[in-house]
Amino acid sequence: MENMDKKLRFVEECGLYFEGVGLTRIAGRIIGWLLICDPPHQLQSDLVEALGASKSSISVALKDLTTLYLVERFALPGDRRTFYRTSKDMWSRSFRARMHQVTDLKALSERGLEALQEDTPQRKQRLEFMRDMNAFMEAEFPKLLDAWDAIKKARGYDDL
Amino acid sequence: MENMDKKLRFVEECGLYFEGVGLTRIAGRIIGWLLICDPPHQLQSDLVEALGASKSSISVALKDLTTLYLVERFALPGDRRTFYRTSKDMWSRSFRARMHQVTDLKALSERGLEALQEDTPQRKQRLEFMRDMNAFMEAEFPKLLDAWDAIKKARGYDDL
DNA sequence: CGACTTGTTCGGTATTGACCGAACTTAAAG
DNA sequence: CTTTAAGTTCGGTCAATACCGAACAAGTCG
Repeated sequence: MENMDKKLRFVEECGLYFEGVGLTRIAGRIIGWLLICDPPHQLQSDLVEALGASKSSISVALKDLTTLYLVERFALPGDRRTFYRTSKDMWSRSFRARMHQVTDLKALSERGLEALQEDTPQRKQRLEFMRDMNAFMEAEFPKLLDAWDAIKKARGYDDL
Repeated sequence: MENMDKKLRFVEECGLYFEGVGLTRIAGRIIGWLLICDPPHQLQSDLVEALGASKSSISVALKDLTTLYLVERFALPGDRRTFYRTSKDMWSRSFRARMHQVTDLKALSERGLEALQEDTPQRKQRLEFMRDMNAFMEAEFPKLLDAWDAIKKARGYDDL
């Protein structure tokens, strides 16, 4: 295969990236590989071979990734084996997960304000600002996702 | 102080939250405390006492937090000691840091596409979609921050 | 000069968790 | 019923790192 070194480097970079945002390195490598492999659906044994990781690690990582809906199981007619591929909406999933952090932050600010009930308005300012900013983002960000969905359709990315 | 238990619980939740997004638990607790303390600026020794952590841990965590511009050093006239408080723009900093993840993903997709130069258009689709979606978010998200800045001014949050 | 205050750095410990290999399940094929 | 293939679970190991205490540095009072 051409550019195999570049492909493997890409896979490693995915490993590092996703490790940095809370997944394991192996899970990130799997995502990287599933983004560039041919065909786009792969067996566990394919991944074991391509990534040089153990069967057990691949198994666990795939379980995590499917639970997060980043990767989905896939079957071929007449084939009893299970394939895996990146899920169609993995990126909106990722963005929504990030947005959940914002929701958590807003909730956190509200818990903080409860604790400051008896205190001066002055003292509550920091948390009120935190709450309002996160509430704003929580309200506006989904609109961005909707806007992207529209563009996506317009560009014919539907069937990805 | 009223509701001290609730305040401490809030501090712990901040610790867990920020630990979950890449900081240390102590750094998260410091942020939590600095969000609710009175006065809003605190000495290292205040934090040591309030959080029950060691001097060294507080020192290191504060160094990290100031490097990230989430917390800033603060001085009082006639007082040679150094105080710390949450930085005015800590939340936009946080959002910008998150946006940087999007920039990284876009870059990653481009590196992947380089590796697929010799391959079929079909095979490039996954990465092209990844690139385009992240480019879209990278372009649109700053507008949200700008919009919030405007609202912030309108609400008189300027001087926070 | 001492004595104290404030803060940083360093070494060690202890926890966490990612990963692997091997044992164990399940089920299909011969 | 045995054999082979496919996948999960378990126990152990190894690496990373957060945190602490103690030693160290710098500066400020008496």
